[in-house]
Amino acid sequence: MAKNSDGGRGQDRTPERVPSGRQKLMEAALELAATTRSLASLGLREVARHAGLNPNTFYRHFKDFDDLGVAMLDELGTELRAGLREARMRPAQEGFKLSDFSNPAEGLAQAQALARESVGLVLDFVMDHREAYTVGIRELHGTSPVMRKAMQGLLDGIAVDMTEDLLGVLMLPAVSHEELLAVARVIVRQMVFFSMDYLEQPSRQADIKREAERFILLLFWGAIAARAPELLAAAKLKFPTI
Amino acid sequence: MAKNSDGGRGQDRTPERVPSGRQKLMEAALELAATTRSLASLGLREVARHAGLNPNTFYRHFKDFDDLGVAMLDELGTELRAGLREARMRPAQEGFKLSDFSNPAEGLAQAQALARESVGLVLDFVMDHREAYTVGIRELHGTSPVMRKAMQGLLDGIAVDMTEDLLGVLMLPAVSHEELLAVARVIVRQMVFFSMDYLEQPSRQADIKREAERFILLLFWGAIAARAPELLAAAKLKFPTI
DNA sequence: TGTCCACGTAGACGATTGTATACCTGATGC
DNA sequence: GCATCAGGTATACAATCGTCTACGTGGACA
Repeated sequence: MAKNSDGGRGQDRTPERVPSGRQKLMEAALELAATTRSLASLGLREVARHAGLNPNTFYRHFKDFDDLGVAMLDELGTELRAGLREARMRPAQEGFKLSDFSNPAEGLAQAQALARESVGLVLDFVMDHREAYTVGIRELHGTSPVMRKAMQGLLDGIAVDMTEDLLGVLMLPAVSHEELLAVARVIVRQMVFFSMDYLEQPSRQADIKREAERFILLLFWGAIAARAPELLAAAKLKFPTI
Repeated sequence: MAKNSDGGRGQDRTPERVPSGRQKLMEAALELAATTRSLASLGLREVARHAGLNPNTFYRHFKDFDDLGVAMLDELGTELRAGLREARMRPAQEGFKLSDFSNPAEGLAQAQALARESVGLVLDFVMDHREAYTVGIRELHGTSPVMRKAMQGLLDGIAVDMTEDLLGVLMLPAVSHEELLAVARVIVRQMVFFSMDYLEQPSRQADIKREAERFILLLFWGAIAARAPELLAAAKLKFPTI
């Protein structure tokens, strides 16, 4: 009775091939929200119409637009998070080794390559899921407290993943776990803006990519400089220019 | 004919004391948008009702909600920008001097004090204009291209101001104007998130303030480390812990 | 004194909205 | 073989919406 929003039963049961109503509604909502307006301000009838369904069908699957939004975010959010983790693991298996900063020049060069790889990864994902990204960020600062919390949770989760992965690959000297997490959260949030620019200014994509890399390196440089500045003197020449 | 949105004539002409319709509408829209929904999804009648005016009065002053939004942003945006500039000038007159980094320890300490002052400034402003800030950030990633551009322009303008002011106060070694501008833009954008946290988590305000200061210092550390790492070795002890 | 004009009001229009009630259908379980 | 039920439909209703046309002010200005 109070238990609503039937948690995606349709997906569990069907072989997940047929678009089956619920999916149609989510896709319609995504398309409409990306091109027209915010999720919360979408019309129930509008979405149903765009999905080719009867308005009342909406109630069969969702009780709210918050409900629908959370469902969409669960789906795409876990996809993003898993994609990022997997892709972050890939270079570690291929060519990367644990980079010990006892050889600063080499370690920092690897850090740069890793930053470049990660930035490209995120921006590619954003390009591939333009609609979902647009809507998601809209909700990040949007009206619905439910969606805001959910989006913030997703971003924080990504930051936690990134921290763990980085701890496995990089061995930063004297940078604590908490410090690294704080840096990761800052990076994730900044990537929100870089991604926006990337989508909105296709002609500047190469520049934006470089700016994002540079920002990340700057943060790590700063973190290291605060703890072990002597390591940086040797690697000065390696820092990318402007 | 095509020239619409009469640019605030009502304000110019009246002694600016009487709330005079146009102002009432803007205030009503601000309150409703802050508590209810996005600007673009507001009802024309709803706003007029909340302002105690006839629905059609809206047309006398604005043609759009974009129109109203831009008017509000002009008003509050210039207030914010001027307030920040003025407040950034204040410490320079009182106690601060041009900090030459030829004496690194002292210069970095001053940079830290300046970062603390600036962060406090922004967060105070956000607290004082909670509604406007909330609505503005909503529009930053919102549906209306007009409002998005306007908000992005405001943030970039603040970044430009900050760059100029910093160039006048700090003398960073070997950090070019463009680099400093890029850093300023990143800081401004990150402050959007810090401000959100600050408003949404009153119990963590002190922590958030410190995190923001630390982030800014980290960036400057990084920028300096990339150019003149030898300067940092001497100042290592001054960096704030965690 | 007469005439604009900016500002605000009044009433009405068709369109669209969210939601309630009722009916249909195919699969599932006993 | 029959009941149950999730998924989808049809119809209807009051409420709200944006916008149109028309009218009423008070002050500015000639």
